[in-house]
Amino acid sequence: MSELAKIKDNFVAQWGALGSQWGINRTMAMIHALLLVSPNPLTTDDIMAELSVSRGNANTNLRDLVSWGLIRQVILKGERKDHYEAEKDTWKIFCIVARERKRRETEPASQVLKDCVDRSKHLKTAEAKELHKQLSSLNEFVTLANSIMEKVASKEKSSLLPKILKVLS
Amino acid sequence: MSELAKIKDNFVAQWGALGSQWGINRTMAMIHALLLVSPNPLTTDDIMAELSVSRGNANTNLRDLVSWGLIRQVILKGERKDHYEAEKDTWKIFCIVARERKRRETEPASQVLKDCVDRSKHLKTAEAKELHKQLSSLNEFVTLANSIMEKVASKEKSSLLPKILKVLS
DNA sequence: TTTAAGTTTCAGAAAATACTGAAAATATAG
DNA sequence: CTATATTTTCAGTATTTTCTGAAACTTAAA
Repeated sequence: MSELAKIKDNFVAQWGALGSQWGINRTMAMIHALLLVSPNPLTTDDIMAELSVSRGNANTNLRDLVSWGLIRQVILKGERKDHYEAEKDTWKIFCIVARERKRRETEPASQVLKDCVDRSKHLKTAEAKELHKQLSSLNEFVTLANSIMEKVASKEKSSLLPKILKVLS
Repeated sequence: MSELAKIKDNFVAQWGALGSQWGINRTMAMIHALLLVSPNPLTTDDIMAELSVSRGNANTNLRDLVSWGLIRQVILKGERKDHYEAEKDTWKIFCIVARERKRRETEPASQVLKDCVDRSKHLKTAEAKELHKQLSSLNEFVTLANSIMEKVASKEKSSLLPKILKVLS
């Protein structure tokens, strides 16, 4: 096995392990890594062979990755099988992940907080007011963070991060 | 059960469910939520009773929350049992979570990328150069994002977010 | 059509993760 | 020191998540 192939394999394996920490499953992370470092689009069978996973597993995770927007199907002329390639633009990858996290993590959290804030709004006891204040503060923050992420992730390109770094100094 | 108690219970249950999405376990999320809305510190037994979980489970998750810095032990005079209270300052909570995520998610990712970048540095083939470029770009981005988070989370208070929002508009 | 290639689904198996309960360890009071 | 209260640990169990493999389904060539 060439040095290059070794490095790729290592990357794919390690990225898969990281996926777990992140809360996305190992296979999905590995497929994403594999396509990220593949110079050409791969078929389901390529992926099954490369990662030693079943067809069902490969298929499910490919569809999930497509639905995230992290990879896309490509049609190669004269080929029956579907091929897949990864989005390779770092900034776009970031935007996709940021949006997905917002959708799956912070928006539901904000919704829960908002519900509780509304339900405690009319209560008069000191303890209830305390609760209301606490949850309002959390929600206000989450909402603000959400809107920042949304704006950041809607930019076409990140000329932005260096500017933010400047505001911070 | 009072309306207030219902709201709290609902918050605790929903926050626990959200925890799963987030990759932190249900019990840990529920204990954190419970302490966040509790006006006074609680003992392990209080928590076991309130959430119907075992002593082992409560103990383990309390220790984890303490190690994150999201809750702390407090000593009440004349009491033998340990009591726990949550950090209630929203900005501090955010800083803790941001640091922990950086430590557990982005730093390991950056390390993996850096390794692969280094190992592919000396290779000469076109494909190897492509790999090197791709992974370098990812790592550069992750590193920048990391340093932004570090700076944001090291501020004493968030007078910051509104400023960032301004840069974005 | 019919036939074969390719894709999707899903029930059951395997693996990973979280939880319980009780024993061991530690701390405090008397 | 002894007795008792409290905390911690951990082996075994339960639950959740992920994966496999084969059958059902879809598509397109012949």
